[in-house]
Amino acid sequence: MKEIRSDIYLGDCLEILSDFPENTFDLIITSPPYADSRSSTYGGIKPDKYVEWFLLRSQQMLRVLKPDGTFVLNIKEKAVNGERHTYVIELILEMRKQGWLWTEEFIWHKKNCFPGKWPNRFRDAWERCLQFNKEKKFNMYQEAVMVPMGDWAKTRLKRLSVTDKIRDNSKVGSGFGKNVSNWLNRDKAYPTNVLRLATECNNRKHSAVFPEALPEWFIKLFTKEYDLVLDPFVGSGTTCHVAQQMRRNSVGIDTLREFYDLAKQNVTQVQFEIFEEWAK
Amino acid sequence: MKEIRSDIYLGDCLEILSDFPENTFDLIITSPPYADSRSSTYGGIKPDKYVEWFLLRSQQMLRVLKPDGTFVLNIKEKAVNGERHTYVIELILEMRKQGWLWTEEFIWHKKNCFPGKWPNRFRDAWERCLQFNKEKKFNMYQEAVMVPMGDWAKTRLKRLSVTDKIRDNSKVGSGFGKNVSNWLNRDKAYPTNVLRLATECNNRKHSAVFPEALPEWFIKLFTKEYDLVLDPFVGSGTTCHVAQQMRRNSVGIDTLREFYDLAKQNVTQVQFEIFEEWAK
DNA sequence: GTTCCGCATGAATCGATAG
DNA sequence: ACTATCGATTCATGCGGAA
Repeated sequence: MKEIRSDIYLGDCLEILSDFPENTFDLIITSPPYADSRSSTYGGIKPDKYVEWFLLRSQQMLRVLKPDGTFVLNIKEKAVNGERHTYVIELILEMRKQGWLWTEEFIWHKKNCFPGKWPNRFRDAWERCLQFNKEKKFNMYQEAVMVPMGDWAKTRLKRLSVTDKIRDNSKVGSGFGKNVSNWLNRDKAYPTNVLRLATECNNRKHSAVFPEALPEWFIKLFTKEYDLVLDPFVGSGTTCHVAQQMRRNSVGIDTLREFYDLAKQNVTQVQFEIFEEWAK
Repeated sequence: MKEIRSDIYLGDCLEILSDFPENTFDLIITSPPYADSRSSTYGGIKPDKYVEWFLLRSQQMLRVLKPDGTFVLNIKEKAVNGERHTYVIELILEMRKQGWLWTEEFIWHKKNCFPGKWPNRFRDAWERCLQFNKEKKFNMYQEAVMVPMGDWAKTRLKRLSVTDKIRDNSKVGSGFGKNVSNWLNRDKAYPTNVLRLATECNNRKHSAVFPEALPEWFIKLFTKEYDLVLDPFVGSGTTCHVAQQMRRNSVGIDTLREFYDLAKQNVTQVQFEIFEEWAK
């Protein structure tokens, strides 16, 4: 039986990551401190300084990510002075200059967004999950995150429509049998780039929102078992906790001692012991 | 009794708008031809030329928009060479330099997005609805888009299929969709900045780029009756059609004669019917 | 008059092939 | 090398006709 390692570091990821060799991680997923938010804990990075601050760290992430790995950045700009601040979209442009490929932007549609009312805007119910890659070819395990299919298959598959026959006849070779047969026993469809976290809705018994659902979905999608996941702003350790449950090795970094302690608490004792061995 | 006017112009909005005085419109809402899409009809603008092309026109829009008016831009970047193209986020930055305030970004979550499967990405199920303003203070009628509770909700709920009830996990948030079950115990709810709508792809006569519910929602939110709405890329006339039904005056512009004819047809007819009904 | 079901069709994207 | 065209893939929706 293989070991699952979960390693929590205390410190700035800028420095911690410099000790890691290049091409180490299969997935980097993180929700960094947003500009000027959590200022009481992180000391607050001013929105205007955010891009500069982040680029130093994304440089290291680019180095330690495997060529076929993926970086998922969960982030949302805050409203400053009545406007949405531009540091996030500036960051995308700068990261591309740094060498990242901006492959996709997923939307996390938040189930329970913060309540409130403002004269000039509504509640903010979504966040960006920006997907960056080093190369055009990267590991993606789409089948791992398939969702239940809609009604159409049940009716459509009873009898092929004319359209289906025509479209299928246009294919080269063996007629329409091949593709339709793919549908015959399929009850699942591929998801979209909007995360409703609908996969959890299959279990209607649990209506509670799991904050772990976000890293869980991306870990499923971009890694396989025993791969190595990094969260450079791990906070209370959610990413490592989820990674461990999914049998992925993980590294979590945070600058705050209280988060460091909390994260180590949240990982199992076994993990901790493994970490001790590894530290030697 | 007031008159509702809907004027359709044939031509490039860059030139047509130059004949309008400044501070004319209460709301500009449009879905311009996306880069390289609909090239067969619009000729297509190359992604790399898109920002430059659009800025000339947004300059005019800035001029003709009232100081307390709003500009809603429905747009989405396409995938080019395995990456999301950056012309949209570049456009945001450039429009701010032009004098626009980037107030908010709404998400249109498309329930029925285009099917397909690719090795490196999922189906694209969302588009941006970027809100720009000239001034920090602008007209916003939040109560107009609150979701009322009434018989309509009950009948709507009754018509839901079992599958819909199970699968549709949409929030109260959007104010759209079928999640009326959440409304049962409340009178009204404020929406969020995520709109969950289906595209209307099956209308043979005119394939509108966005469903009527989209401009309808923003027209409700940012204008009152008898205000003046502009759509500089009006296409088949959806915006003017909706505006008219909601008793807003409107101006629609498009470069294509077939759209011009189609829009005049749609708008005129509705205008007449509305008038007759209203006259009673 | 409901409900059900067949049906066409989308702001799509990628990879291969052709010019 | 670089662009243009084409085939393959895939799923939710509402209309219209049928039950």
